[in-house]
Amino acid sequence: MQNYLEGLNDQQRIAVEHVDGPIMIIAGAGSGKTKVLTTRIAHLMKNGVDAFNILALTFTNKAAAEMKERVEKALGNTEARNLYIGTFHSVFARILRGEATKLGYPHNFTIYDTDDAKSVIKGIVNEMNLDDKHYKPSYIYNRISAAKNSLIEPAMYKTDSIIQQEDARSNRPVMGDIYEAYAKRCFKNGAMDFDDLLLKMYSLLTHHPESLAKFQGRFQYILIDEYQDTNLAQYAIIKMLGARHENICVVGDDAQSIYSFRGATVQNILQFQDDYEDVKVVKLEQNYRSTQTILNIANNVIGNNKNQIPKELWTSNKEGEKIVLARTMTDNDEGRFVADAIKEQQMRNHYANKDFALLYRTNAQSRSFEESLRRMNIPYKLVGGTSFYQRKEIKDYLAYLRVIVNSQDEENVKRIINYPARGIGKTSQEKILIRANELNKTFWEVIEDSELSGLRSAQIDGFVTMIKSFRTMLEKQNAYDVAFAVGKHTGLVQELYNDKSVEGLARYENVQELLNSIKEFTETPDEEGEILDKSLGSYLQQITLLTDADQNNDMDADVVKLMTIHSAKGLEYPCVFVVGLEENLFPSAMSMYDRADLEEERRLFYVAITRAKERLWVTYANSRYRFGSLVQNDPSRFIEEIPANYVDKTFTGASNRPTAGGFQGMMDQKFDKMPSLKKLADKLAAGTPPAHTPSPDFVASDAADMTVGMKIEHQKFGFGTILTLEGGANNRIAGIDFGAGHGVKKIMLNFAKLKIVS
DNA sequence: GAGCGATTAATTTTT
DNA sequence: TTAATCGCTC
Repeated sequence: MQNYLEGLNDQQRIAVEHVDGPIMIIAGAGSGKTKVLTTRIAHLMKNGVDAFNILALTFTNKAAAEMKERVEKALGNTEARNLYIGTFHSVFARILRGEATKLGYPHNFTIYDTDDAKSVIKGIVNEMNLDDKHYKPSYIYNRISAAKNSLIEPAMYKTDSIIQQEDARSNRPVMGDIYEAYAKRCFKNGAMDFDDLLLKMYSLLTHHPESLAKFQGRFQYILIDEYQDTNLAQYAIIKMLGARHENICVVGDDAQSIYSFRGATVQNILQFQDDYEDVKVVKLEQNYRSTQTILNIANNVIGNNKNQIPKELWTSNKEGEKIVLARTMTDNDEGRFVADAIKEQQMRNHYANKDFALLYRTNAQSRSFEESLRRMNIPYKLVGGTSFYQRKEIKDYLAYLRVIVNSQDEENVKRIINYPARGIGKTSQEKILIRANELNKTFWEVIEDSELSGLRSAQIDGFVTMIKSFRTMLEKQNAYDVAFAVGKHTGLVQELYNDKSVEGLARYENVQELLNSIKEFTETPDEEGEILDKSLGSYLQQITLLTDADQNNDMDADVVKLMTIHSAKGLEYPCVFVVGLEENLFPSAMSMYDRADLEEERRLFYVAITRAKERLWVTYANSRYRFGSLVQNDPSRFIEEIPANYVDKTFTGASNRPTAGGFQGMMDQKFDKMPSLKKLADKLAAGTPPAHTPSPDFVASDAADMTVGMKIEHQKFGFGTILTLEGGANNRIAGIDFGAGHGVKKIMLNFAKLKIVS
């Protein structure tokens, strides 16, 4: 009867069977978290809770779909379909679609992705006659995003003294005005950005008590996965939604918190016990995924972080193979090494392509691996990166659809009004804009009415008529037919078809694929009892919220996967390559000078390691191409945190062999040692002294031996004298005078590599 | 108003 | 390296 409970360990079972009241599950990597969540939902339903009353928030839509499927299997019926389950963003988008008019938005509101948002910001910066070199759209976007994720609206932003000080210090005094204008513009456009989906959800619940009551009543049981990666807005919303029943179940692992750049704060999970009375706490500490070797390495690495909830992750799995640590000369060699290793493993241990994953810190690193895999005829798939929906041709096409659904959206109207070219150029558009601002009307309203615009133009009238005719079609025909007609009548498809270049062909195929996806969307049959919203508006809202992991529905295809570590969250593979373990890259150059940032990088490394079930490779290159020229990097500090007894070392490339090494090797070496004149000139111009070349016999000395007054050598800063020493055993910080070039620097002794000279 | 070539700026991570 | 922007010409 209750056989779905079988196969759970004691802790998992406790987590599943605790039905009422708040519960926090601290789930270590690979500890069967998904299993607990799905079994818990099944258990709730088995005990009389209606699926309609359960809200589950996951990290990807794919995870949500999987969860539904597993609950269905556990229960043997189709009730799970009625679960409210998805990512924060997609669930709230769905709710807001129903409630939008209460907030003054059209129910068909457009969702802006990051690019759309930045382009709106750029327009505002230009209108305000500000320098967009200083007021960079990406900077402004991040700042606004951070504000929204902390539930700070423009009015509050402009009066908060700390924020104002920050903006004054960075010399961006009108930042608040830009935020205000941006929020206004989005509203006028009938558009929400990603962060608005949270912010507006919050204001719906705060300002509309009847909505609050409705959803509090509806969501009697709330489950949240990856709770360590929630931000303040998400926290506040959950707190409100759950206040009536307090049946909140959060699952997370502070050691895997890797989204602080998005406003996520581990505080949410650390404080959960203070937020509610009688919180049940369960720790899942048995790892079912990895070998002992891999787990030991992971534990050792994460042990270097100071801030964490104490836990002991253990496994009864076998010891497994040593991991391979490989150094190569260049990033291209790294690519070759990985491809070779994959081929070798396939021959020797009969692994399939899909058993391998390649994890890197930044998307830009994929190139060398793609090349080498292609050369070896190993099929692979990139997960994430520039996504399908960010491509120009797709955005253009979607812009038409968005305008048909919501013509308030000035951003998208401007995108298509002259694409394909129909003789409505920059000057006409500017005239329309000025007119719109004068009359306080939207861009569309002005072009719709030639009396208003004062611009009698056959081209503009033609454009308006065309869009209107599509809108009429929408009333009688399905989303696919309308989309198809758009491609035909605008000449979009024809234009791409005529382009016979390789890229042109790819673009044409992409558009075909888009049409296919719309067709699939319209044709998915309604399941019993479930009325799906098949409108074009609903389609458009969905696709903007697809996560990277969602976009490959053929994740199970037999191919090697390439992705960032962030995208790999929650996934597991028998064989994992973690590549590019170099200072400035991993840890990223942006994160090295702040303890909290550095610890997040380490957690990221921890996440990467714990994706591996059986075999793990960690690789790094001596030098790699960046912006077209070869740059040298030191091995990552994280490499030293891997205990040597679990490691097989491999070196490839000529530089290891003492003398011979072939012509190429010598060239590489020379190239490494001699920075080009241009680079040297750039450095001098930037006021940075040229990098110090470490002595040939450079060996890092034990930090414990260092005392004030000692002469030391640093790999980058050169020779210096220790002036001060502070901090305890694990956190000793030395003040070191490096002389004219670098001056006095604070160096953390447990990270820096210093050689004692005298 | 459109199209071409030349300059230059950019790389964390994502909903 | 590549993508985006600028400025010039037709």
